[in-house]
Amino acid sequence: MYTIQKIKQNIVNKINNVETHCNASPQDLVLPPNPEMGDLSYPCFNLAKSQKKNPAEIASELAKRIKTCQTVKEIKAVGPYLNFTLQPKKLAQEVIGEIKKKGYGAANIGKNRKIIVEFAHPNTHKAFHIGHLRNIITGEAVCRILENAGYKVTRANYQGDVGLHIAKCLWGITQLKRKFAKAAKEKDINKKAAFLGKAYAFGSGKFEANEEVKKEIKEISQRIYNNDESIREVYLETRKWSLDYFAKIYKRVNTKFDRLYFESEVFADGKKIVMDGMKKGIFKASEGAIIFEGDKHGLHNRVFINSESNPTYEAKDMALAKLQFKEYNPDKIIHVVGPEQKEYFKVIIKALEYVLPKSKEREQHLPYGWVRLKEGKMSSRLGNVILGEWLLDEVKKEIAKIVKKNKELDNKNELSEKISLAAVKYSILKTGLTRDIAFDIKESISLSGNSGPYLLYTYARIQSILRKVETHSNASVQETHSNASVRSEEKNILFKMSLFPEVARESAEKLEPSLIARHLFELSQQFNDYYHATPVLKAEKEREFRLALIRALAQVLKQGIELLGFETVEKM
RNA sequence: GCUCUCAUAGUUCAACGGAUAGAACGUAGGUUUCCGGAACCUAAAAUCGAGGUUCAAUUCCUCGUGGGAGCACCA
Repeated sequence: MYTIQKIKQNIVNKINNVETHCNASPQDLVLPPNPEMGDLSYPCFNLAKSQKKNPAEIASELAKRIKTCQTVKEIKAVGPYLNFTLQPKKLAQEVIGEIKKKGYGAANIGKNRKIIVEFAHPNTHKAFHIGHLRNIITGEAVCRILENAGYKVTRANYQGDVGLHIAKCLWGITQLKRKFAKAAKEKDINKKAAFLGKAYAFGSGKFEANEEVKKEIKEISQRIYNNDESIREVYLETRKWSLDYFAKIYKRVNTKFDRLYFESEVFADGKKIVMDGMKKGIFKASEGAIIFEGDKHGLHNRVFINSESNPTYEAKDMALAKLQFKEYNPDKIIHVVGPEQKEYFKVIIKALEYVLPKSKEREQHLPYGWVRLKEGKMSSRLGNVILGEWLLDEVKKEIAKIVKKNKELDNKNELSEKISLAAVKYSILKTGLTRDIAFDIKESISLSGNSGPYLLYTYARIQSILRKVETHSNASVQETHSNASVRSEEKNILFKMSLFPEVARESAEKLEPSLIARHLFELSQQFNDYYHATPVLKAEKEREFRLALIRALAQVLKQGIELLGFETVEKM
């Protein structure tokens, strides 16, 4: 049990002891808007309702009846709220002590629970754009947050390597033969991937505009499904280009997958499942296709096998689910996929309840907001996309300029890479998951203020102070607390740090990394403010306590930053 | 047309139905001695419109306006 939980329980017990019908629980306690008002607050509205009294009256009555203790220094009524102020020295002792232990903030809500998080899923032969970047950064953070909460997490990535989009690209290649030959000779995998993006956009454009081309592309698609010799070589070759390119990006953003699924490995079984399901009445023939009647469940109908007898994405998802349950028997599968597929997933999950009854309640779509350009629309179909790597490179260039100026730094390239990853990841994760991100290269990726580099800077600054202390003295917090007074800024930092385990747990429950991002930012703000007003090294009797405080703070920052999926640096 | 979503300072984002709507960027000023100025301080600046529910609404409901997405053989 963490300190904060003990404190909350203690306060709740106090309330329930004097007001036996109250039944207050730790979740009822809220944070006052301003730390001067207190650290924790109990709103008396519910009590007022059941007792038919004025909430402010109840609060002031309770304030008189409840006694302070070692942990709670002060209890006062502020309007309808009963506010509790904690004893700073006691708080310091407990919180700093528990942060020193390994794994501060870990929880066991997911104990013995297996979970598959499926994310990234780029399609081969298409561009890897900033939308994918948001997906992969979000997915990785969610994995780490769930692991921290005790879940056994399997990272899965389902990559589309068959279907019409491939055919569009391959058709494009037949038209751009010379460029294709040139790309094949390139050693730089980025250039190969860039060529595929162009070929796809070209094919896609003609597909829309020209009926003849449409026919040809559909015919190519058929050949891919049939694994036709005429196309096999170029298909496999270009598929490899894409996959090599993706692997490079996964490595760059520090993500590893436990299992790579491919559409090509499930489409045959998908078709079989739907055909079998048709006999059982789960699916139905309609207008030459085979559909699932979503409208019978308040949803919409979807085609699972098209009139050319090929399985659509829907059918493939049936087989994918079957395979995932067979391989991992998970308690939950989370699909990190864009919001445009909300309705799609409702239908799929409903169909799966019939196809694979054990999947019920275990399949979940986790949509995240759109990454849209501030100006203009982005579409891989039209070829005007912002590539994920382009963004990383641009940010890195900006950071490298700053890093270059500092002559004391080593490994400048590696350092710039780390800081730029922090900048990009943080800028995506600080926004609420479901919110769209309006993307502007100049504004969205800030290097100051509420940003990844700000967190890293705060951490590095603390490390710099700690480096100046050769070996910290043997005095422990317990020994120093008696003669060191705890300032209010220090108590606020301590209290904020004590809340970290609850923030980490909540972010796992809600699958919301932004909660951690915000908490770390606020913690950093508090420290930087404190730093400017309070000497640490030059203080005398408070020195040991202050060092212990900032050491603990650095550790919380580090752990939180790792949950978000990037790394701290010692100097920057 | 139907369904789902979103609307908060100039911009990008916060705010379990609860206390004075909180930050960042940008703008305008400022930070002698000081452990890192990628920092800190000060200032100006906001709930799309109209109703309703509630002791209390940025938050819930209805209608309107304006973005975005989905709605059968793409993924």
